[in-house]
Amino acid sequence: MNYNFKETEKKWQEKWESAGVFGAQDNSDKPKFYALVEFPYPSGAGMHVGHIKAYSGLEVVSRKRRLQGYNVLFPIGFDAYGLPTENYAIKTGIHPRKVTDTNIEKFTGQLKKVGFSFDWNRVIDTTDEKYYKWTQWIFLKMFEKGLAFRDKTLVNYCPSCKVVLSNEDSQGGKCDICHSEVVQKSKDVWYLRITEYADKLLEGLKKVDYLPNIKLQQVNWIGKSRGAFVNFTLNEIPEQLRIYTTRPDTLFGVTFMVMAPEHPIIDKYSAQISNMDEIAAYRAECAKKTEFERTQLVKDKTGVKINGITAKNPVNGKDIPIYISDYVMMGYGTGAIMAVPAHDSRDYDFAKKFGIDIIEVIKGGDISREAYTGDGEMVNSGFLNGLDNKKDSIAEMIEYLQEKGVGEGGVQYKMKDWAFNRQRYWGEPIPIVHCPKCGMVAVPYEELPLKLPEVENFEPGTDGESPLAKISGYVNCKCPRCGGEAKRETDTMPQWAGSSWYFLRYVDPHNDSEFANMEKLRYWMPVDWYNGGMEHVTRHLIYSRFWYKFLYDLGLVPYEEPYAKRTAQGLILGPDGVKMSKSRGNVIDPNEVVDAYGADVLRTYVLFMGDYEKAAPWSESSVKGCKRFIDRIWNLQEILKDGDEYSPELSSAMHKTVKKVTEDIESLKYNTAIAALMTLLNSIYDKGEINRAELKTLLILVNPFAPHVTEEMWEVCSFGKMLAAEGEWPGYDEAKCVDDMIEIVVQINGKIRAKLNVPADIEQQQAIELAKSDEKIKSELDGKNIVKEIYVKGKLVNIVAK
RNA sequence: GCUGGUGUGGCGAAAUCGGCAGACGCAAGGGACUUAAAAUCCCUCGGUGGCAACACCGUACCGGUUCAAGUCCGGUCACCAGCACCA
Repeated sequence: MNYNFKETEKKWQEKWESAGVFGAQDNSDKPKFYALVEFPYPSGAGMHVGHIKAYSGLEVVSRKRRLQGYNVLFPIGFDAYGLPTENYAIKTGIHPRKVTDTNIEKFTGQLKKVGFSFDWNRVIDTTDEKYYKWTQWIFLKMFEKGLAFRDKTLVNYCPSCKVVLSNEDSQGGKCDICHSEVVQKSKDVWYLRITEYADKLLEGLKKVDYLPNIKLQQVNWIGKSRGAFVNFTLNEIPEQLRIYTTRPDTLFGVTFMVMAPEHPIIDKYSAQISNMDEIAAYRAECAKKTEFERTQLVKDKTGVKINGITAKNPVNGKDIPIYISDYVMMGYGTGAIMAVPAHDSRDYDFAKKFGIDIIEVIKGGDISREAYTGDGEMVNSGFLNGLDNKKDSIAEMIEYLQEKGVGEGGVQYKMKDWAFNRQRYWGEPIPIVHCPKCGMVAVPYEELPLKLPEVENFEPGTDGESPLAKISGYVNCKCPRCGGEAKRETDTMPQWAGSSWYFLRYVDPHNDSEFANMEKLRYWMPVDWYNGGMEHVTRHLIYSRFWYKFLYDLGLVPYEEPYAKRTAQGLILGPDGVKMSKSRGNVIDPNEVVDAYGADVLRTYVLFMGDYEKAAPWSESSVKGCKRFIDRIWNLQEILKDGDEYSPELSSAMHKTVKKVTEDIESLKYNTAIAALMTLLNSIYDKGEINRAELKTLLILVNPFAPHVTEEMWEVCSFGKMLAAEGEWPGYDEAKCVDDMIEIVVQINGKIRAKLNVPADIEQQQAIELAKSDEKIKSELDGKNIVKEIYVKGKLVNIVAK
């Protein structure tokens, strides 16, 4: 009997949709389950098999939970603002709105073809004015609270895209989008003060269930360090040089200081410095380097000594020289450091090159060869001598600094404030008006959404200005406060904006008066399980937690953390074992797989191919193995017999499989869940028949993976009208998971010498007796002394003999 | 460089607590069915030796703990990911 997957899959996709079985209910007595997957960017290329894998995980969990009686919210949407669409529009002249609509339609069709059980009534599009109205609204709340601000700084600028990039978007000194060299440029930019939430973001991690490496990456990203601020008196000028250090214990070992080349003290006291020419030349050299180059030259340190200004070490009164060098960054700490060459490898390199003293203050290393960064006993350190550097001397030193009024304990973060604007068209307009009299004024809430104007030409201005700046009808406006002539902000928000709160909108997607109703938020939040890519566990995950925590502080969302649990799937590599890419030509189109084998096969394969969290290469022939699995399920009809209880021969296999599948689905072990189903299927075919009770259970267990074929069989075999609506996830009996007879291994000195079939409930004494009476064992033990006998219940007997 | 992770057949991989290494699938080889092919079904499938029963070896490498190690401990190497002059 041939299984016509094309017809069947289409039939059930339509039936599910018209029956509305996957819609989440806002009012329900059932327990709720909110499963979230990262919504896709609807690119012109269409869906990638990676998307299928990313969604299939929680798809299976969602379908299972529904059959277990949960009220499940499993939504999908589109993160549709962004550069690829805009660049495409520039190239083709087709409006980004149109491009986006076409792509969303394409994605929707593809997602439906795979049979995902999304709630299609809650679809979100971040470029929809009904959605971005609330993105702007939240931005204005941040502006109101001083968390959105404008500042002039050096920014990463991509000359090709003509756009300012965040550090995250320009990693490695290359533009994330076009991969050209990023240069430094001074510009007024918008920031979100995410650093204010650094501690809360760190603290919150203690309360959530994220994979350990995800937590760790967030901790590293935030980069909190504890240390001390110390003010060094400058001998020649009425100013102090403030530094930050994590190693106040080494203060006696300071032999020089280093300032970032841009440090303001240099300009303020340039008259005092005798070698300003040399310094200016060095600064010019540094300015030419991109931030990337500056952070690349690890070995060879460069710098210039400042002639005319020296510092005094507050703990021992010694005079110490000051240098400028680009290994010190203006953007971290205070832009100046105390250098302890004996115990810091960078300072060590610098001291070696410039012939500066190296004084050991912690015992344990050989400072004639390299810096010693380990711990040990303090030496050459006055009142700290003899102390353990880590245990006591840090606290001791901070206390001393505070007593003398020359410093105090403090913390620093690596995370910087979030550069929150782009000079591009296809993004949410920033709802701010610049008024010559009133300064920056928020667009009134009732005027939201501030709509993106229609334009003809999406090219950014050559000077890095937004395309919006060219539209006088948009730019020129009245100040909302004084009514005078004013100009609109023309930058738009970065792509990260819309995705920072979308999970809240799913809860109440059609609300026109608030971003989401509190009652509904109370019911649905937090997200019970969020799955997505490893590449988003720092930026997106931190940004969205920040927005959520901000809303929490305003009393607009109910709980402290948005995501109770977060997991990440591994990449699908090309058949050649490397990352799929268009240029490599190793991209697998999910559509083609669905057309050739069916959606059930695709879904099963992406979960069966290996450990869900690890990368694995695509294998066409393994896909065929999954096709066989689906066909073998379908063909069970041919050996179907009556029976409303599990048959004795299959009973324990049934119970075992239910247990295994039930547990594995909850712990990302989809591959072993499917393997268990295959094993059961093999047992059934070995027996040569299956009864109705067994088939019913099997169909429900397979349904989350392969919903179409199981629905069709449910109907054909007259179990009912629709499995998704009527099926009840089977239970299992722990006691029935064991067989009556089991095989145990008999070892002598740890080597297997025999296998025995014994009753499952055999006791230790009996098992050992039985083992010793085995012919083979008897002869092996002949002439030896038994030293020890070990019995592991249900597993083995080990006899130690000499 | 730092941090984290991973190393198991020809391939993707399994293996709660230390307790039969290689489940499940793919590929390969042999056979059945067929005019033939596809599909399907049956058998073999880590290595070495042996006609065989069987024996020995085997989870990156070296060493240790243990009756027993893929699993625990110490060291080495390789690969992957993230961070990267963060003071």
